[in-house]
Amino acid sequence: MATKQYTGSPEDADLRRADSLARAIFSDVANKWAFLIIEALGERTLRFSELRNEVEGVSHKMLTQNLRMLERYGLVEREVHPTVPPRVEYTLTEPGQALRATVDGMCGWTHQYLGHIEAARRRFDA
Amino acid sequence: MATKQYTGSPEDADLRRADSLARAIFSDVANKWAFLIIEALGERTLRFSELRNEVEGVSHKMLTQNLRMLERYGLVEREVHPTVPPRVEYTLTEPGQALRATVDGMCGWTHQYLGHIEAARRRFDA
DNA sequence: CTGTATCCATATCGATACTG
DNA sequence: CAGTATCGATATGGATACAG
Repeated sequence: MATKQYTGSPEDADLRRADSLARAIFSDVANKWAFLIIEALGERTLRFSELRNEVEGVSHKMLTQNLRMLERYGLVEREVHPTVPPRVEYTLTEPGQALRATVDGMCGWTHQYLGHIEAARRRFDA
Repeated sequence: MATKQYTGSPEDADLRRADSLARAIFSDVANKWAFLIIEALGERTLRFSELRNEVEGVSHKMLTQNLRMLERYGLVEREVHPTVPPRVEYTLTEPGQALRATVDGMCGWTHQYLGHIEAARRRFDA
């Protein structure tokens, strides 16, 4: 994410574009709902309603909003079964699976350092 | 982050507490500013003003807010040099460094899949 | 069931002013 | 220089209603 000084040179234009896109992706994807959705989809394909149950506390709106965003970036694939009632399934794509690996890392980190963190928090709050 | 059904049994109380703390940490830390700050501090210790320059686009307020949060969880250490003008340095702790590894992973992921993502986004927007 | 749109309360954020 | 406090503008998110 090194986003520092550019010269005015024309060949920097591409770098600047790539950087700004990278930053946009980073800003959109680095939020808790997206992460929790990716984590849930890591196990298996899920329907909309299943996701609502799996991702504890997510609202209808946040779920659709984040699913659209993830779909837009090609991180999840949306498959509509034209039945009635409709059935829509969400699956992680390969880039999505790759991202999931890093989210998994963060989940592991959270549990590994839970003790440290809880202690630090108590110390700080005192 | 598996946060599913609990029985009413008393021994589940600890699990529930741990889970809710883990979720709180996750919710607080999984935001772009925290990530970008951690990323910047990964290289070396930085002062407040240096961080403002390194973390492009962060406001005074967001920077202090996130630094406090990271300090509270024991992810960064704040060292005040009682000089005048004051000099405050921020350093990643060991848990912070560990988290940085996963954030690095996400940065790497972003750049690796930039092409895929940009293509997907264009397809979606059309 | 899935998805969009709307309303409305609250949270977020940037700008600014001010203190040690 | 570092940090807090305040104030508006804006975004976020939940609840609800409705459509395919």
